[in-house]
Amino acid sequence: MKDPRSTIFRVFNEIGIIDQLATALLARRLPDGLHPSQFFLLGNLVRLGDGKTPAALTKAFQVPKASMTNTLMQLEKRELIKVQPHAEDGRKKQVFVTEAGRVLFAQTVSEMEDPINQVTDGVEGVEDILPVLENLRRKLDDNRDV
Amino acid sequence: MKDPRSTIFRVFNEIGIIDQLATALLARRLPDGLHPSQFFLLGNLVRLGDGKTPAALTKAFQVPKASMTNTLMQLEKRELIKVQPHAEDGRKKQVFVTEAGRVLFAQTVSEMEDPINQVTDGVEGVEDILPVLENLRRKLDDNRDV
DNA sequence: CAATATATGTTCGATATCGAACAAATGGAG
DNA sequence: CTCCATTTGTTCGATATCGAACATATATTG
Repeated sequence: MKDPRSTIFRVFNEIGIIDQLATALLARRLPDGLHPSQFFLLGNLVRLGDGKTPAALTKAFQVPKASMTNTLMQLEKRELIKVQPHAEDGRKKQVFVTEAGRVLFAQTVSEMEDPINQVTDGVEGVEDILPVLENLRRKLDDNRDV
Repeated sequence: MKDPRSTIFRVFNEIGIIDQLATALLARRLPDGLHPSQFFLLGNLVRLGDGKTPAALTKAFQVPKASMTNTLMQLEKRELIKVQPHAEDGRKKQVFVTEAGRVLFAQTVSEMEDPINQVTDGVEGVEDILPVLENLRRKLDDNRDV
């Protein structure tokens, strides 16, 4: 037990590994060809509401505009979302989830619950770390330009 | 403001965002052209010891063999590591960190400490979440095939 | 020892991601 | 209104990542 790195470095390291393993666990259960980034985006629109512009989504996910363009195109190709011109601002577009998109998302989440719970069952203190993670995320979020 | 998702889903969500923001924070300070995955690999070799085989590294990082081949080639092109045939097993190779690699890693870590601490300063409970994260990581690690 | 199975690493083709340049529309200053 | 900056989204070229096929070396089996 002699890890000379500071606590925050080690926390970031663990978080990186967990993210990779959890994403891999998720990816194995996604419908054929659906990439995790596409699933995350769909989930954001379903859970937090659609009608957002691509620019707003790039800010929410902190990805380059070009990446968002591609992810949106893939989801639209599958007819899980619909991208329309904005009614008032000719530069903007608006993203809406189709009925098929909502069904697919709900179904996938439901199929994922058991495996996730199985793998994470018995880990103590998961509830306690959530608020700390939220604070950490907010702090990083507020300092994106540092 | 209710989030109907289970705690573990929300934890994974926060972890995903934190990982993305922290990696972006890191990437901005890396030497020109050095990719985060290359830096992480270099750090693993420096901190935990070199001489490992590419196969062992694919297991440690849980990435496909093809990805590891590419990352190793990029690091070797910069002469930060040296990849040699294994002395006893003709199928294997061994990865060693060069002096330049050690210097670059130490230097980069040192330059990164201040910005990281600045951004994460004032977040309470970071020490407390580390053991929970370690447990969660271990649990996921032990169930990669689920 | 020969035949087969396994382990290791590379190559290949496809896709995701990214930064930079670009086009189109809006907003603001004069 | 005109000119210019800003915002928004796409296109383009380069790179990372990945699964699958492959070549090579070792291990195992009969």
